[in-house]
Amino acid sequence: MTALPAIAPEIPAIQRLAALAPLDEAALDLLRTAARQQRAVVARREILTEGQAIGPHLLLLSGWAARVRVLEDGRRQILAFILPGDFLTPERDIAPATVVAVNDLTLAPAPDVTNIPCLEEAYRSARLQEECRMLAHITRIGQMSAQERIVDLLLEFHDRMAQAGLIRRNRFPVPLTQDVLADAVGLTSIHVNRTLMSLRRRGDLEWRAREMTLPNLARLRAMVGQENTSPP
Amino acid sequence: MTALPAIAPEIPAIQRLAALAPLDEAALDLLRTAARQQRAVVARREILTEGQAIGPHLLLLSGWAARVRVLEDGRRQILAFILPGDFLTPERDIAPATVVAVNDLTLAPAPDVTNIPCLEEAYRSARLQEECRMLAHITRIGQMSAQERIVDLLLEFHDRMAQAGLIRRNRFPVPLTQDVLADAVGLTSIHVNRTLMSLRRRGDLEWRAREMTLPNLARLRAMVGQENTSPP
DNA sequence: CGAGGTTTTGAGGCGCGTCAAGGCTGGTGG
DNA sequence: CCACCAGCCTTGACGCGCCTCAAAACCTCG
Repeated sequence: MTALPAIAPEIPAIQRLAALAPLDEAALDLLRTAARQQRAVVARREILTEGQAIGPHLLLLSGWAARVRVLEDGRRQILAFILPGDFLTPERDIAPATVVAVNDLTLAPAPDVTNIPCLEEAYRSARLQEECRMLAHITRIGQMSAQERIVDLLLEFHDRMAQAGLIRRNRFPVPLTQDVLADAVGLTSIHVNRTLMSLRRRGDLEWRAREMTLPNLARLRAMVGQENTSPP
Repeated sequence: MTALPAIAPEIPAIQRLAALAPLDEAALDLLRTAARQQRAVVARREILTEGQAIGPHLLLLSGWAARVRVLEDGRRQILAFILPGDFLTPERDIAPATVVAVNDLTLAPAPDVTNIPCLEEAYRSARLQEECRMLAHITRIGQMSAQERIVDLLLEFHDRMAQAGLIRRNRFPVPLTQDVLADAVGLTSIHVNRTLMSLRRRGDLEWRAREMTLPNLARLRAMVGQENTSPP
């Protein structure tokens, strides 16, 4: 539990970056200024296209996006979810995957880090976390059962939303359809639905109107081998 | 087809890096000097351990290694294979996954890139390729059937070995057991075996004594939607 | 209040996992 | 040089988890 600033509650994306590295006022000002230049994108809009050149770096302020690859026959794999405080753009010239808006979202230009060491550290830390999540995702899809995959991913959502300060009275936004969730964990949406219903019936999950509650975090963590893990 | 140097055939790891960015003599000399300081590691030895600090950066000269995560109950996921010319160590302080030697291998210290732009470019390119392969791996495990997963991964091996100049008369080393292959693609070794036997019986695969031949590359590529793709 | 997308549920089938048992191969020691 | 052994490969029988197809109920927003 970190105390929130008393007067101006921080923008979630900024709060998340501040959780990665202590940010001084100069860095915070840069971020707040960038946030004022925000741009809106509607749900399902393609933001980056695989194989195309990447422009200036973008930071996700609100809403969710997803990194996606689509096979020729229409099968679709979601490689990663992008949440507030994450970068939309990878560190390269050509996009290795498409990025689409999951719901309506807002973007800001990522402030340049030159001469702002603490901001550079936050960026670096964000990139490292992202890579770590990809490893977790491979393990999830490769080794876990349907129920484990889903619980493990929902726990990741919970911990990431906590980092951005987006959990209120144990509830947090999860603006996904079951279809999208299915393409992330490599299952059909039908089987995802059955698994979710089973979790609901045993009281481990509430999820309505794009808001989620996990009433028994400890039990869910135990189900996926995160015995006494607290959010990193 | 690039012509090989007439006199001194290049070390595979160096040839692979040279394929990523044109290397000048200074860079090649640094690499050859590093290669002379090589260190041997026996099969199955753990080279890096998840959660532990990382020392100087290491380059794989010969043999194969694997990035691995192990769950509490013993399930094991291979996150990536490391082949000659790849880095063993990620760009971070703490190892996000364990690295083990798949077979006997040799390592060299990775030369420092400061003031060697072409070497820096090769390193950067290697890192980007590695990330791209992780995305491919997620898609493979998440969306493909057993046969597609295996064929897709074998094609990756083929193309990577080609880059290092390690294909002789259509044969190249694949020093894996079916067990290891199974943990990479998220199947049981029994089902991997059945799938391999089926590929063999229809003449699409030869694999004996840790050496592999793919007699009909075009057909295999078509099976996984790489219609007219040549190795990048 | 209608329409399209999403969720939910059922019935049936298949792909891959599990359990079990031999066969093969390469390395080791006598 | 051969016998042995451990690890690896191969195959069969059977079961389960997840997929497919189908249809109805439920939202949500125009």
